[in-house]
Amino acid sequence: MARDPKQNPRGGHADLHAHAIDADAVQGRARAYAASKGIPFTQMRQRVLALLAASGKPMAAYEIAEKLSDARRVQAVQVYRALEFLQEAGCVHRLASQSSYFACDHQHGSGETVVFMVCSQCGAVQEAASNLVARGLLGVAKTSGFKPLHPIVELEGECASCNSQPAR
Amino acid sequence: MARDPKQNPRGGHADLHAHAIDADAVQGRARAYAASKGIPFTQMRQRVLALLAASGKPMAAYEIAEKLSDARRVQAVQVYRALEFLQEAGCVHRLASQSSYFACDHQHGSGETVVFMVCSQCGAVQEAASNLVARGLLGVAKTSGFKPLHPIVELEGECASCNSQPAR
DNA sequence: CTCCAGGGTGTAATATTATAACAAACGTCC
DNA sequence: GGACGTTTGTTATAATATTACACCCTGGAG
Repeated sequence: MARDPKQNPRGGHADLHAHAIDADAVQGRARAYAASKGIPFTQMRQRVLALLAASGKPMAAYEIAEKLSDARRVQAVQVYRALEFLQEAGCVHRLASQSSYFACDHQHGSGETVVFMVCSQCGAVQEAASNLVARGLLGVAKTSGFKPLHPIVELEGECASCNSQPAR
Repeated sequence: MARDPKQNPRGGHADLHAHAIDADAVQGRARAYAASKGIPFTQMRQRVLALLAASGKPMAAYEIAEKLSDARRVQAVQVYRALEFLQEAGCVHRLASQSSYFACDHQHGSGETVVFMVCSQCGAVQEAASNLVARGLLGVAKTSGFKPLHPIVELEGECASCNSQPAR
């Protein structure tokens, strides 16, 4: 498990705890989605997904564009286009609290609500599905006569690793 | 209950269902917060809060700046400063999913999590506190060894009014 | 095979959201 | 009144996101 000391652009300390996603699995899901829609899983889409999966942390769109730039400069708009596809495919989510994007481990079921736990120290994101949260949301919606479509549940806080080895 | 046909800038249809907030109550809370901190509840802060309370809907910062501009142009940065104060005071919240701001009805307790229900048709926001959601969040956090600090729970969907009189 | 239609790509421009920096005005405590 | 801390007004700039358009593939119809 490589410990890479590069700086975290979002203000936390370092790139500790970043756990890379299973790139093959997530790419497989993207490919399956593309096939099911009859649209191509193009190189740009692959590159963005691969980068996010390898990073294991949320990245800003412009940051992705920069990392993907080599001889040819990748423009942000190209990244946004790829992200749009990847979000539809369910392989990438947008963190509303930070306007950043990250690759997602698992298929989400429909009876549960996914909670994104964002560590304000190291920037890592963990996902967890909660039945209780889902029921709570349905409850308040029902009470208000509100028809729920898309929940956004993000929890800012401190992850286990940062909590146990504080201040570094 | 006035039905004002002006256009909703966020893509929904019209300004139906907007329920203005009790401006006096919320202003009282802001004033109390200011007093408790020994800082002034200045005119700019009042104006931003009054506008948001009257609107009863989320507004973008630049939209606020525009509405408050008369002879003198109000710059966005001034609005952001006021919003910062108002958020600290708990009178205004930021909708992460839309990067917009709205005045909030009630004091929030600490054992509950507040859910913002955002209607994708008319743009109105309702708040509701949920004990179940709070417990669900604590649950997933505990399981992951995550120390929760600040939850963001937004539910996009269709409000009761839009649901009952669809398509207009 | 050729042509056409639908997407995807590359590029430039622009819109939208948010913050930084700084001098001048204000208020309050002494 | 003077000193300090905050707020204000203003300009500039950073960061995030979308629009527009010409070009290029690729795959199917004819």
